[in-house]
Amino acid sequence: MIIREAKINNSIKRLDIMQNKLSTDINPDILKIIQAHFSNLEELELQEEIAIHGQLLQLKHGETLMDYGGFIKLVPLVVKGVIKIIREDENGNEIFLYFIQGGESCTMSFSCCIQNKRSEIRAEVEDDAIIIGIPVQHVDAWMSKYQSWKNFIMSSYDARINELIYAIDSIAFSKMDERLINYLEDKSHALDTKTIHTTHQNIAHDLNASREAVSRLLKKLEKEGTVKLGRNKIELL
DNA sequence: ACATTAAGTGATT
DNA sequence: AATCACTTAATGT
Repeated sequence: MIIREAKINNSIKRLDIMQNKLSTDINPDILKIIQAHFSNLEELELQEEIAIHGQLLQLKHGETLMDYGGFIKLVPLVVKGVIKIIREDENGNEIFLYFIQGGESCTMSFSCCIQNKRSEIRAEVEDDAIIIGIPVQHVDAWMSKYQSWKNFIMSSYDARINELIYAIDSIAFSKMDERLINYLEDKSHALDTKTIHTTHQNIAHDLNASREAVSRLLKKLEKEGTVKLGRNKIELL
């Protein structure tokens, strides 16, 4: 598989500054990927359009895909890997919102690009990822042209809104324990492993909580037998 | 062996 | 649940 490497400035790749590809050829790699990972996108014509206009991008852990205030020129379809979506306040307090993984797309980017608004969130690569970037003008145009594209976007909204509602009430009712469990399960599922390699400090940062609180809750979970703890390591049982 | 970083604990607010 | 102060444990040099 041929993967086009985009230029990297200080290891940051931003969708709002990437250039569109000037080509009318169908990229056979993209076509295969779409058929294998995005089977919901049924119309062959749509698949071919994605293969013509999409750009295959490889992203490494820690890169920033999208940042606050940025305009978006490409909407990412995540083929492989995991993208972490984060919200941040004026003081730099970050709060983890959700992960995007293979077969999914970034819902926030739809609303941003369709209404040409600036990003309200930050997207970071959590696990090395491969994405197909769709230039925004097509995202909009395909909505009325292809039923399955519209459905894809709508169900993406639906899934995300449900997640956000859950996130809101666990934050509003300060259910730290639930948030932690949810975070661990989410991460385990996204990275497809039972063993999570991270520190209590990092988790605390994502959940906007104190390290001690996370440590204590994890300790409690260990006593209950739901996890096994190690240095830089949490095993889900 | 020593320094650094991660994690555990109790007390206080 | 946050913060502080401190201890203990693991890991790197």
